[in-house]
Amino acid sequence: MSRYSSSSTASFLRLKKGLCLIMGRSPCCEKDHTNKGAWTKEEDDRLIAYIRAHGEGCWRSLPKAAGLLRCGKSCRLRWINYLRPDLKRGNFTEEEDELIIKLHSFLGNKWSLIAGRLPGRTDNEIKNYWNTHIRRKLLSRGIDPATHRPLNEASQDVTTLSFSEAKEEKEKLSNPNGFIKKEEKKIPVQERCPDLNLDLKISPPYHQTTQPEPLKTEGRTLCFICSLGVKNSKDCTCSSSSGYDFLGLNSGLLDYRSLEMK
DNA sequence: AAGACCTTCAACCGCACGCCA
DNA sequence: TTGGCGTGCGGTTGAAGGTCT
Repeated sequence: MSRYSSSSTASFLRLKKGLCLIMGRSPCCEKDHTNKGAWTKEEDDRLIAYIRAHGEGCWRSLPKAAGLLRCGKSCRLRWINYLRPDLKRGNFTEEEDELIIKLHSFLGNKWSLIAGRLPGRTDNEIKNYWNTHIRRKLLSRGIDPATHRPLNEASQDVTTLSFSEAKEEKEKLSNPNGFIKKEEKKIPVQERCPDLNLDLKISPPYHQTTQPEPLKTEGRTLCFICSLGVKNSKDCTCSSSSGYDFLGLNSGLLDYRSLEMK
């Protein structure tokens, strides 16, 4: 993980964590006495039965109460991502694909917010789907999945520094027919100058030039930006200036799950 | 047929954050 | 105001199954 902006912050957090442990903060679970890995049918059944009887919540005490040798977090994740009855199983539709792309272009990797807009889908599911399908789909369209800008445009006015991509670049450059070996096998690769990649991107904020269709709610027109809860955005195309409706809380556009779960 | 390689996705890990005493 | 606790979130891992050579 690379959330720290500096090593001093990291050491501070390590110190804080150490102090927490010294001062008696209990770990999230007793790792010695918990199962890990794939869930069995019996464990699933126990979890479902317990939640049906007692409802969600208090995940920390749930495993013991339900007779499960699992950590509370693990139970929560299993329920939310797999066992909940309102989950939509099966492939993503083309409409869902496009919605995810639009939402990601405004929200970035806020998977839970994106999931809140897709009934029956979980943040984990969307995150996985993004990494396995949509990223590739955007690349095949010549769009950078991180910035949602055309790849060639991004290479012109974005200073990109990345070690991971440098390896890919090396493969591309060593491939004489212009095709990448694995994921984008049949996708022609544009020749780019081998730059120094350090995964650090410096670029002006991107503003989508073509606005998505406005959302209509109870006689009022909400633009896509406002429906996402972005306040006073210059990209706002709402007919009313009081269109601020964070995640559709006022308009009722928000998927009920996000109210129930969060 | 078999091993290497690739893809998918469930599950884990660690940090952030809000609540409450 | 402070610190513990519970929960949520996003990044990462690894097992399993599929595909390629």
